[in-house]
Amino acid sequence: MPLGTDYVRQNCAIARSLEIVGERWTLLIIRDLFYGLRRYSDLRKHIGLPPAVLTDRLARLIEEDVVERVPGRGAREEYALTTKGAKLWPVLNGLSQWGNEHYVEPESRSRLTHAVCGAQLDEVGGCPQCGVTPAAADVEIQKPSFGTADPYAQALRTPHRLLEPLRL
Amino acid sequence: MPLGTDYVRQNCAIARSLEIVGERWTLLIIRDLFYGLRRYSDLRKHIGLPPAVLTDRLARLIEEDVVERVPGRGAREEYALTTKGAKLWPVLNGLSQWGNEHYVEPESRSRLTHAVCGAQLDEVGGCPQCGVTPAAADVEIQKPSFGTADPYAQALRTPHRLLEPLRL
DNA sequence: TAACATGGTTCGGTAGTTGAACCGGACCGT
DNA sequence: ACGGTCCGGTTCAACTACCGAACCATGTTA
Repeated sequence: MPLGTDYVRQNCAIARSLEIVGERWTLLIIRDLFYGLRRYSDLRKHIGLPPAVLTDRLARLIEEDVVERVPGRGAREEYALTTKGAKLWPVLNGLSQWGNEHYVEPESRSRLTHAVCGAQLDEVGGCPQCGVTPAAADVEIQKPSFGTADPYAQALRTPHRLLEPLRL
Repeated sequence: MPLGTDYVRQNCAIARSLEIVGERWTLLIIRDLFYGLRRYSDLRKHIGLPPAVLTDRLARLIEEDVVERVPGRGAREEYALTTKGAKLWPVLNGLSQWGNEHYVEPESRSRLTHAVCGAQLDEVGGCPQCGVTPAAADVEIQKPSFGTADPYAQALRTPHRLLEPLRL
């Protein structure tokens, strides 16, 4: 648990959040859970982190009620975001927008649409047509990817609702 | 530089962003720059991190054009967010909202208002009155704090425009 | 001119991360 | 029923980053 609980951090909401999700790898795990990955091995292969770290991070997130274990296919357990965890969507969207704008060529940027009306979301995740900011569960993502053999990237080439389990 | 540039991270905007701002302390530094802190010693005292780490993080952020050195009072250099850095505001706001909702008592939560019209911003940083999402420079913050001697916390008790230098 | 603040650098000890190896149980094909 | 493979981890040594304290040159203030 590298992020110590100093007195300084006590009264700042940002610092409190970072104590939970600010460790290395944690936000990438949460990103993948938004994308619909749910199994330990899928997270491990997609993110490419040491298994001990994945185990540690998942335990911490479960302890903080950001992630929960849910029954999956064939009596196998899976990991999913809780409602509390799903509320981190604006953070992930913000990082995605910023990274897209400054580090990703336009044709490779992911596109987000409002699953209810089909309109494309603006840069802060709002639906210009409905005038609301949809929750993650009502957002559909489509991530272009060229010439990769990565099955996870391939699965996200077709539009996919966030949080919905991603079957490969 | 702990966050390695793996092939996996190449095509994901979130991973790219986290390579820049995902290291320990970095987002707290950026938070303080939004609040108006600008001097090395202020950052150091407020955040409470080892000076070598602060030096390292600032160098990295300058290299990535997130932060720049600007002339301050008395021929002394200060650190400030660039326009690219200021675009990280939705990320910070997202972390702040999530932390407030889950870890901070309502009376201690920071309040954000649209500096142009004075209306209180909604949870995604939009102005319900103007119908726009103001940039950080048009947001005014007011952070309650009770019974602390911390001069930085005290300075933020009165409304203060983000990015504006904070004089103690 | 002495004292102090600033903006760092240096250094040894410690804590977190990494990558590889390993392992029991579940599942699968035959 | 059997062997092989995948799954979900655990263990361990080597490495790297971080921490906290000490130090220091350069202003700045009294």
